[in-house]
Amino acid sequence: MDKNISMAVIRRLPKYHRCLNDMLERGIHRISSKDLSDVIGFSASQIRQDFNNFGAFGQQGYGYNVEELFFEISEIIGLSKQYHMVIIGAGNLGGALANYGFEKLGFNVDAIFDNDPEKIGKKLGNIDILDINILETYMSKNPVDIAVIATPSSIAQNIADRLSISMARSIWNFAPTDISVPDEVKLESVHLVDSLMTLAYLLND
Amino acid sequence: MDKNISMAVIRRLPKYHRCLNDMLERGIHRISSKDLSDVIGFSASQIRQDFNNFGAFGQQGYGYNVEELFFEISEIIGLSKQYHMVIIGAGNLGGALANYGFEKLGFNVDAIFDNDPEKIGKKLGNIDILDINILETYMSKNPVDIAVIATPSSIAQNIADRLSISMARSIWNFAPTDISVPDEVKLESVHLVDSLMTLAYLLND
DNA sequence: GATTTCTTGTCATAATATTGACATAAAGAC
DNA sequence: GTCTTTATGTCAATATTATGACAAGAAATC
Repeated sequence: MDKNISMAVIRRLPKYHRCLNDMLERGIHRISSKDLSDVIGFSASQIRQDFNNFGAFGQQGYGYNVEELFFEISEIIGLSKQYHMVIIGAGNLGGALANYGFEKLGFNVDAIFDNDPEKIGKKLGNIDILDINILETYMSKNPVDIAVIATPSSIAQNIADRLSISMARSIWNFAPTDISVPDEVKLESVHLVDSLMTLAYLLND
Repeated sequence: MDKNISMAVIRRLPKYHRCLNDMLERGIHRISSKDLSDVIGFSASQIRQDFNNFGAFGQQGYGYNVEELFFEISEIIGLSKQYHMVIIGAGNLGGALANYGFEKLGFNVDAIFDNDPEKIGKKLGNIDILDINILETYMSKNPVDIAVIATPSSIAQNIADRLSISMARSIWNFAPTDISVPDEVKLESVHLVDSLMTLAYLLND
């Protein structure tokens, strides 16, 4: 791949996926960029341009076939593959993420790591909680596509460093701090506090 | 307020807040846009332009006073106020959000609502779980600045409608679906699946 | 206190992203 | 089968966002 698509486009892909999935469930087989625009809120022109970054999936006079388009978008995002995830931190958030149901989309949580002796050896849902001390050992034996950081801020960078050295392919960071990783490790952060602050701003303007 | 600041700027404010907070904790009292740029990753020019949307907080030849700038950014975001929150959905995610610690920033979780008789009447942390049936009654007696939707997708829109009718000022949506609300209700969604899909895309390009 | 260095606030320029326009081709109507 | 309608893919135009440049003011140096 690596067609140098802008992040603005990439971040719209999941919304297309979600919207097309809804249409499939409602039995809609055909959609024009205009009708999709009304539902999704992007302009018809933008929708056509977004899709055309990846190929010509539509047909003049007809529009797009929903099944086909959904398949293509899924492929583009990479949802035809299976991913191995581990979660670092068996607290409230780690637990919530472990049981979220991401495996339905091909993201499988293989293990959770924590440093609390009370938790190690137990399970969260049906996933084992392992000792954080064996993180490196685990990773030398098991491939990890996505490592989720759900720890306190104070140790997030240290964990990120250990994950990077152990060849995690990517990090999904939920700690409310900015971490840095080598170029070859992909990083995506979810800053809940940032989102909440944005809402606070909007409440006051 | 309502100075028509672009969302691009608004979404950077929390990161400034986070970064300045770190500096305060490390005893840094003075910062130039250049040095802040090195830490935060935005260009110095952008930083100066961002701040100047709200006033002239710096001084030529000196830079910015960290305490003062942190105070101003906090004010702009609206963090000098207290906010009343309720959470709808006492599942894993609702529980994690209830115990996240947002009250340190002035966001107080007053109640959690659920429809599960097993949960109603119990507590999550020290917050009461109330019957979703009394949502409207509760809201007629208690102001709600931010209502958090942490329910399954299937009922998210219905809950959003009830919250809107009951005059919730804003909705923080965690359900993996797009909900619509009246103009006067502010909406901020956190789509975890979108974030995860973005990471999947990055892993494959 | 004069001189040099630093750094802001702001404006001009450049880069990105979005929207509008339209030629072209397929679908649908008759 | 012809004509009208629909709707794509693409390019040009517009709008938005980010960067670069610099005059002017304050701090630091000597």
